[in-house]
Amino acid sequence: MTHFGPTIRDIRERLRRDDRSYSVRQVARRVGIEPAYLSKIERSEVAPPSEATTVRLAQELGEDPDVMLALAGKVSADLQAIIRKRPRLFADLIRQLKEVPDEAVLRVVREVRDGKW
Amino acid sequence: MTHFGPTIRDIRERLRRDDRSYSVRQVARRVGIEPAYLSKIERSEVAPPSEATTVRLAQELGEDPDVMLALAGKVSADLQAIIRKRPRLFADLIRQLKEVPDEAVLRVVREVRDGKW
DNA sequence: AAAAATGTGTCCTATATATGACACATGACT
DNA sequence: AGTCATGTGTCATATATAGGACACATTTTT
Repeated sequence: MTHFGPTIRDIRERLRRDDRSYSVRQVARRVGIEPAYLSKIERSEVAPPSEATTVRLAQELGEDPDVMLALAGKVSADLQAIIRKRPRLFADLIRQLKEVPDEAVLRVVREVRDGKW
Repeated sequence: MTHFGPTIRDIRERLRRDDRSYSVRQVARRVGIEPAYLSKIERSEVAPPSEATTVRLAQELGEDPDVMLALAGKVSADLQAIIRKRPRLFADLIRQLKEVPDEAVLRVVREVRDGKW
């Protein structure tokens, strides 16, 4: 969608300015994939990787996994599982919140967290 | 997951008692798939169909698409798109609501719908 | 009894997903 | 100058996804 690869490359190169170990090869090794594959991901020569790989990559780069998954065009499997347990409830809720501004949704989140139910 | 196929079969056979046109063949034709394929779906010989096919099948059988998609182990692409636009916000919200009882979530839905924000 | 409809077995295919392996040219460091 | 590390091109593969086509035996309807 919104160029997953180039974003990864930007983040990695930014980290690299302070830490030599953020080369394609070393990051790939720590994440557990082939350097050539990471290179292709960063240049969007291939589609974004699987959820598991995306999450490990996010962690390695100090980014939010849910945000990176979103960039990759995915939604975390654990969120999907929560929705699937009560599909009508969550489908309604999410569609209703589609146009609701962040602050209002945040108020809802806080209300729920503070046990107002 | 929770036997998508057999559920479809149950629903179709129930409808069939009142209406002869709910045979595998005729439903398949109306849904736009091959009868042999629907037969295999119902007996779980193959995985549940794509989102588009699942939704058409749900409509044909008068069931809620989101519920059928959930049974098929999927979450509607439009819901995923909403989540992906504000991943942190929705990820937090959904995880917070994981253990919250239906009634409490429904109250939230209503509050939002009634424009309390 | 003949015709029509039904469910399903078997075989086949096309595209997408998710990587690995290896080699090679270039650049950085010792 | 030589070693080492780097990024990437090329080729290959394994599994999953999403079905279609056709034939055949069995019911069901006329």
